[in-house]
Amino acid sequence: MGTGVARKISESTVRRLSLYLRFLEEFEARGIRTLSSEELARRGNTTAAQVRKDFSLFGSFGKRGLGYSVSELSDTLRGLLGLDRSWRVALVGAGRIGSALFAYHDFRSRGFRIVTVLDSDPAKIGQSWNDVAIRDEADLETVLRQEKVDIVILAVPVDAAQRMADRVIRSGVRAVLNFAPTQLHVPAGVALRDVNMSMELEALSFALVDDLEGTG
Amino acid sequence: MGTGVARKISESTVRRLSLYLRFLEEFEARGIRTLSSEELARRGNTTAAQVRKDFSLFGSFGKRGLGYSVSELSDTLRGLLGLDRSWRVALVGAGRIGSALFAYHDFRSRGFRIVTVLDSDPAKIGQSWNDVAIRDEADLETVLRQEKVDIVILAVPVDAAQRMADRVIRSGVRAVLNFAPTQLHVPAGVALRDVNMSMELEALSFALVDDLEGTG
DNA sequence: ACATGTGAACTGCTTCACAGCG
DNA sequence: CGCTGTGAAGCAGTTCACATGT
Repeated sequence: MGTGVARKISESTVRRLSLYLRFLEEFEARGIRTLSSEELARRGNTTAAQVRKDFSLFGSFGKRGLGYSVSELSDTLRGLLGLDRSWRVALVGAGRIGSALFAYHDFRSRGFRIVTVLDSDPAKIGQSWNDVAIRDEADLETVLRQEKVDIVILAVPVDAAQRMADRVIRSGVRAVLNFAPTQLHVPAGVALRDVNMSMELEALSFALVDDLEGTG
Repeated sequence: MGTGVARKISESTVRRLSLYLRFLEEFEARGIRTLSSEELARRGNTTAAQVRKDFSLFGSFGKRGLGYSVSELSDTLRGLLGLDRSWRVALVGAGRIGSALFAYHDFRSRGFRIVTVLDSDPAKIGQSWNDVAIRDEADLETVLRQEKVDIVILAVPVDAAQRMADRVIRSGVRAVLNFAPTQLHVPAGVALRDVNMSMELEALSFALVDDLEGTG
């Protein structure tokens, strides 16, 4: 199923590519036209070698003795990350988190368009957010196909999350961003990312106690 | 500064500990009293060896031939993660994301108490959410000290994020959860975690285009 | 002269395989 | 006998160091 040339790119590399692109946009806004791996590394708390190695997985984008053209490299990264097109996103779950995500401007500005919202609450179904009508979660499969959805954002309660994920995937969607604090099971070939805010807090908690241990 | 016995525990291990704890709570709710590393591994899409290795970094919590006591292991993990106490959290930024986080029940139920909210918008300052008054961001340093804040959640716009982080850290807070889509610089000894929702979407975008490449 | 691109060395995480213990 | 706990092996990601190209 479409494995392409499939160099295996690590999660950390992809995360860094996203970061590099953000940094480049910052530098571009400041009028800087050329950049070395060293400067990018400093901005991202990493090493120049790491930066060059990350790029080298995809090609040669710099000029020896000179560095990288900010605008060219931005374009290249946008291409690699698939940000040179617009993605059709469905938001499943119109609760507090869902509504914050719907309004989140950073999504739209990076090409992620929330084209439909679904919820199971009869009080919400039929309402509109901006011009997007809230549809009945019961019609999930139909709506996802009608709207040609590429990516689903799951912002439903924990106990509904796996069930919803299963339906989403059965509808043919191959990318899911999950906000429910649980580990979902998805078949191979489906891209899944979790945003688990409680787990991030727990990691901070761990760091704090670990640190405290030696003090006293 | 308080490095304790300081076995270096990897980020991935800490993430998995959080997950294990959640799974244990699920199993406990289903009345299951004993569990093998194999069963935990299956729930978490990992291997039994990984599970045992993770625990072995902290001690021996199982019984050979038998497995782990669900309740004992839960308690142990809560202790390791620092979830056997309550943490005082400040929310900086009372926008849409901030308000969703304030209402997020999973935080409270895991011992993270948002004891104060700060914002710079005069229209918001003075309002109350539940019983928590929204304070003026200008008084950040005072408020964080008065309220004995352990952890700060930063939910401010990108361009304010680094400046706020600096002030937070100067106030003595040693743990920051950042929601602004940027890479913050913090001194050693300060624990920082990022929740970068756009970057997660970009990772999905990358996966989709990478997948598409071979098809056609 | 200077900064990239990259094989080689290294570090650290994961998996294996089995000895040890209940 | 079964499942844990753990050294040893294997693998992946990072860093080093330098040849390469401008």
